[in-house]
Amino acid sequence: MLNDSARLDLAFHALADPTRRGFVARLTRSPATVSELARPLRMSLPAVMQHLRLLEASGLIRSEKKGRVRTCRVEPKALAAAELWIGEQRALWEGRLDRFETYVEELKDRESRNG
Amino acid sequence: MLNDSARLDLAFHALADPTRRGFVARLTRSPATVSELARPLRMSLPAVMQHLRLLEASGLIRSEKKGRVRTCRVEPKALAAAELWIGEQRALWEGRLDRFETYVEELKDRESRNG
DNA sequence: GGAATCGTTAAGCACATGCTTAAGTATCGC
DNA sequence: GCGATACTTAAGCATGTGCTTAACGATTCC
Repeated sequence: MLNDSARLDLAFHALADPTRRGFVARLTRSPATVSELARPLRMSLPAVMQHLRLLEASGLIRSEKKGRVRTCRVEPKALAAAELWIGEQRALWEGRLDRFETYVEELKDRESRNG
Repeated sequence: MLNDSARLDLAFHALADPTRRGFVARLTRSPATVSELARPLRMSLPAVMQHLRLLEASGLIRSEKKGRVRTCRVEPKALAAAELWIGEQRALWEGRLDRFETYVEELKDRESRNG
């Protein structure tokens, strides 16, 4: 089992590449197939596959295959975890723990409405 | 000159390592010297230096040398940029651009008070 | 059934990462 | 000045990343 730190490693690493951030950005708008994601890029399909595998391993996206088509969609929880870590640092930097707590509640609230 | 995407690459990559996140977390509390950062770790000083160099290149921290001591501190702007990107994705996922705009204003506001 | 479509696996290659040890340099305290 | 302190540089090494091409597998369409 993966601990929180290892999950953050994977999430941040996944986000550290413009192609992968592009996929996440594309998938936030709506789900898409592997070919749809690959089409605008000048990159071989296997390369796209590797990025998607990494994104899926990080928990940022999930995918499902029906027939010969694989459809991908975002999984907002991993994104929220990364945002939460950064938010925590800023809260501490700002020296306002109270504000951090309301921030966490806000995030949880959004998640429960959308996740 | 570095564009936004390249900056995000550097910032997320810097955050994708637990040692470096540890440094950022430590430095959010207060500035620290290289040795202070290295002390709790079982890692050679050159290894620590490399992490710090990367953190500084990413803009997440800055450092200054006085005499033989180098003191490091966080630079919250790069952190805010990373958080902003994630926040944007969530806003789009939630389908509420209006909410995103208030979120941006909120971030800018915090920055101007703290940066 | 055979061709086109969509995805997947495997192999390989150039380069980056994350450490190490060994050997510097620059300051500080006496 | 001289030893201790606080980095810093350089070299090297195992492993990981991000691509490629070539070949394979599984559906779908006619």
